[in-house]
Amino acid sequence: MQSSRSTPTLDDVAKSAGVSTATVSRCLNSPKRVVESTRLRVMKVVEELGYTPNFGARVMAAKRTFTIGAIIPTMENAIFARGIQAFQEELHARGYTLLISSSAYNPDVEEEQIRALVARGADGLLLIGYERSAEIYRYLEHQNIPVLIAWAFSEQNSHASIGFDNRASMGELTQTVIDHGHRKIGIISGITKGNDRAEQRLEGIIEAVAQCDLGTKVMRVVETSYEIESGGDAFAELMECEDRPTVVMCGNDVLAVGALLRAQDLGLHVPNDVSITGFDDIELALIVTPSLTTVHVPHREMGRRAAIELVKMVEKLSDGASTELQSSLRVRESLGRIKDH
Amino acid sequence: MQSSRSTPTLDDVAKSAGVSTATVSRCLNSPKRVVESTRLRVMKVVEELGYTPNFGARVMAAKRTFTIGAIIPTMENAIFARGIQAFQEELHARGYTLLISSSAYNPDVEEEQIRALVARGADGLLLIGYERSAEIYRYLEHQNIPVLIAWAFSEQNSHASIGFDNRASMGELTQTVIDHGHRKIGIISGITKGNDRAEQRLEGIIEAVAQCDLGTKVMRVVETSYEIESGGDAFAELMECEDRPTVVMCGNDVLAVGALLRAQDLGLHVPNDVSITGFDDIELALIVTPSLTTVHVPHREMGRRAAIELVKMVEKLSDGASTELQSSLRVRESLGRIKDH
DNA sequence: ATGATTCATGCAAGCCCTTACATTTGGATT
DNA sequence: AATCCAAATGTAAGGGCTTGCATGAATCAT
Repeated sequence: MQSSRSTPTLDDVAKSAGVSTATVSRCLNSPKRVVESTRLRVMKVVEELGYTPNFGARVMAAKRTFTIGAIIPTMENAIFARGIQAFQEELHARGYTLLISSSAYNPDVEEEQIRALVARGADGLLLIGYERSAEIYRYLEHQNIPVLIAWAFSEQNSHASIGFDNRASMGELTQTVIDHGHRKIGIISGITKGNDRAEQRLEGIIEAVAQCDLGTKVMRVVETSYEIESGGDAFAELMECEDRPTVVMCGNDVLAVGALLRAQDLGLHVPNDVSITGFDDIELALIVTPSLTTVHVPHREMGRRAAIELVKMVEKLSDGASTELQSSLRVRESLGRIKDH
Repeated sequence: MQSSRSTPTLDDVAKSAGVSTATVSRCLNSPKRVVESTRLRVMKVVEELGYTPNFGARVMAAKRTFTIGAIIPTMENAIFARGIQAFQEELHARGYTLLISSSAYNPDVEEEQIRALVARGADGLLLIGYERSAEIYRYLEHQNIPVLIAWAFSEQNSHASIGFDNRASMGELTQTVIDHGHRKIGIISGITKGNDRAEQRLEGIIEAVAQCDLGTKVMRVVETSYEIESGGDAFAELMECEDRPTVVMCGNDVLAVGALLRAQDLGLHVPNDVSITGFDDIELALIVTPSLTTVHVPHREMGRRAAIELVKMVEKLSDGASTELQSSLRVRESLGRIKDH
């Protein structure tokens, strides 16, 4: 007898097809282990009954979900969108489903979501940046969940990661800025607390400045959240100083665009009155006028490779290799040259 | 005896604390049903062992996951980001976890992801727009999963939804365009196939034009994917005509920004040579120069309310009410006035 | 034709939790 | 001190699936 209202189970299918539950299960999971004729018969019944496996039961029995989780700090700006899209496409091609959560740059929320995703049976996790509590790393290890860190790469850190060296990239950009004759640098940084990428970018600037002995100095650093509006406010703050910087280097493109727009509001010409630089090379960087000097990051490539590596880890073909990708400078209109000083 | 390597189970905790599994379960799920002293003891063991409930087993036994799934067409541009962020925040406040998937505007992928999310125990689903196969709607009904449609509202449709009337909103914008003296309209629409929002926006323009008898006409419609680049290409195509439109109305802001940029490349001044309008009022609309005339949509409000309603549905306090939100025009620099004709 | 081997299928244990129901406990009431 | 009641806890029955092992049938080599 077939239960009328509730969703059909493996058992229902098995009975209706006149085989054992094991055979039905095998039809679904390893079709080659079943002879064609039975498989066809079973599949027909599956169709008719509209059977869908109960995931909870499946997870419990098989301990595999073919689900990968990713937690990104934000969806509100495009920083991660492209990379994650590529990540998803590659996973899809490999038969995995991606589930995404956004933490709004809040470490507590991120932690909750890590637990949620793990509890829901994620086979592996993609996380952004290294920095999080030792406790949660312990938890992940204990749960035996492969984790790949993206958007960051550092040789100091032993976690498997794919990304670029935020510090070095920003250092390179800074060098270029200095080469353009700038000696007074203002910085708008993302919140560094709990965000190693923001931190390293900031350090990258400071280091590069320290290493060059042309008398270049950092006038001031303002930390603020990654929003256009706050980028603008921070810019205004920097411009209030007596001794104005000739260039404002921003922790990412979103902040830089905020600065750019505010400059216009304030009647300052970029780059004649002040230069502005960003980081990430999101679409926006090319849309604004003047176009933004920034550091280009191979987002899609990173996403794609992350998927490949993480799947390998999940399938125990790798225990986590790290990959460093190369970023590259995009010098555009927003960076000007200082002639005399 | 306690298994040494694998993650601890309820049983391990129970044994170690000297109580039954039922008591441990109650400590975790309904603490008031357990006396304080035992609860403390149990929780201590939970801590020590680093116990986390097995989600699969829990789902199976309890049939509730406190997980909501959402499938959005894209993460690559900001259209959905803000609304989804608000949706997530509100869900979080109510104790639910949001899991997101992106379908890349592909109905087949969307369908797969619906199944994936349902299979993984989503208590309810947020979907964008009405249009999808009858089959998948049947599946959802069969599985008894509450579904709320967002970013769309139509009285014709019986599904619970929250959104605005895409057709009417676009009609209103069109009326304003006509009032500005425009008589020759070019249209860049999103792909209408499988996208009711794109379709209704297009219809909204065409209807409004038909209803006004000032001799206004639609010169040409170009359908293209929602990317800046394709918006630009479509714009170029429209500008090739003998009898050029005086205004190009776009299906969303992304297309409009593409058109705007291309206009600049082509040496056309906006709005003197040609006006451009968008839809959505994403951040970009205010960033570009000239600023974009568009239709503002209360994204955050929509996300928030969607969360409230969907949770009600999941908790059987509602069987799906629909809410219409009001959009509003934002007339900005990109729309000019035609004086003589 | 016979034994050896392979292949398709079935049997049933086990995965880990929740919860209805049964039992025990300890205090309040008489 | 006996009785009763509610609160606290225990017992055990699922829930739906996968998979190691067992079985039986079919194929092959000799």
